[in-house]
Amino acid sequence: MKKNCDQDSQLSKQIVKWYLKNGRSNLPWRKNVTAYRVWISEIMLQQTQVKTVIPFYKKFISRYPNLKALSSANEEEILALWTGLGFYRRAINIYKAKEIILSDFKNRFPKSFDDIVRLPGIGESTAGAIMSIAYQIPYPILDANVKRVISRYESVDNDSTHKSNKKLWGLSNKHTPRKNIFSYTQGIMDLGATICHNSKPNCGVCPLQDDCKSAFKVIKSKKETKKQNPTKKINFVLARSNCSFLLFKKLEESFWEGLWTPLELDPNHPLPWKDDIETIEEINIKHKLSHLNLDIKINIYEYEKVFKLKTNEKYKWVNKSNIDKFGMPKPIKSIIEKL
DNA sequence: TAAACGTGGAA
DNA sequence: TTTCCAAGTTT
Repeated sequence: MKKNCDQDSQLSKQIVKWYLKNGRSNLPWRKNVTAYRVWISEIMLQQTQVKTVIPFYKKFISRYPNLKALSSANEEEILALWTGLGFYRRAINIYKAKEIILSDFKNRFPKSFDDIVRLPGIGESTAGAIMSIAYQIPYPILDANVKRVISRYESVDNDSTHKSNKKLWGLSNKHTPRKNIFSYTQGIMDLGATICHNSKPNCGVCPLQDDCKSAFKVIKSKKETKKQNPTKKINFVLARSNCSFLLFKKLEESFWEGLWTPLELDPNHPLPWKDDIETIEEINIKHKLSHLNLDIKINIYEYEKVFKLKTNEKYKWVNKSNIDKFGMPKPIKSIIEKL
């Protein structure tokens, strides 16, 4: 994916110039740039807005400032830092990748695109971003910002089809400059995020306005089929004793896999532990995932003392003061914090 | 290859 | 309120 034209494109030059003056240079991952820090930020930023990522990034880097610090982490610790950020497979893939970096690369972040793109959780675009930003070796990227900026600039479809993505990869490659790759890569994303918005782009202040083929006319994406997500009813039972809560690690599920939640149990099914119930409280919440609408009911049972279970499932009594040490879905953590 | 994968910001 | 969708990758 290296460019082969003789000169950097006009678009790239305009973006570099704009970035140096108007870029968001105070983002935490743009300081002390290392491959490790770029990697963590790029993973967190996948399908996630900058504003959401910042506190998670700071917390993660503060706990694991470099590869050496991360190398001794276990999966649970990484998941715990991911709680609330979503797409938890990303955290598991960070764990897997650091194990590979330790075993295959002597705990040094790999330098070549081919090695980087083979790491779990890193695809074409993230690998390109790491090469361009951390090592300043030109590679194209294709995130939502680049797609939007380039599709408008060139007036081509941006409808998430295979055909359109392929076309956009080609154009991204064409516009990726040989000079100033750091500023270009950051700049095109900043431009997409701060000026070339999805709705109501601020074309009047855009550095590309003279050449942009879609200036002042927003290309609508054509997604006709907007089928609704199915709703799934979930019944949880949550045993509690003072400040300890009985949680189970979810396995082989279509959502929240690897996270700690109360036990999922059919409404008419008896409790799999002693049912000399002290008190009951029922909590109902609705929660949207990317592909499901969850209708959650949690029945809470209060016990004098914690007890052991006869079960093959992985469970723990987690004290409220320790919930930060476990990977948990946002709504479950919120409920326990309020109890 | 289309669907799976979380959460919250913004209009 | 609802709907869209964001620094994508994996299977």
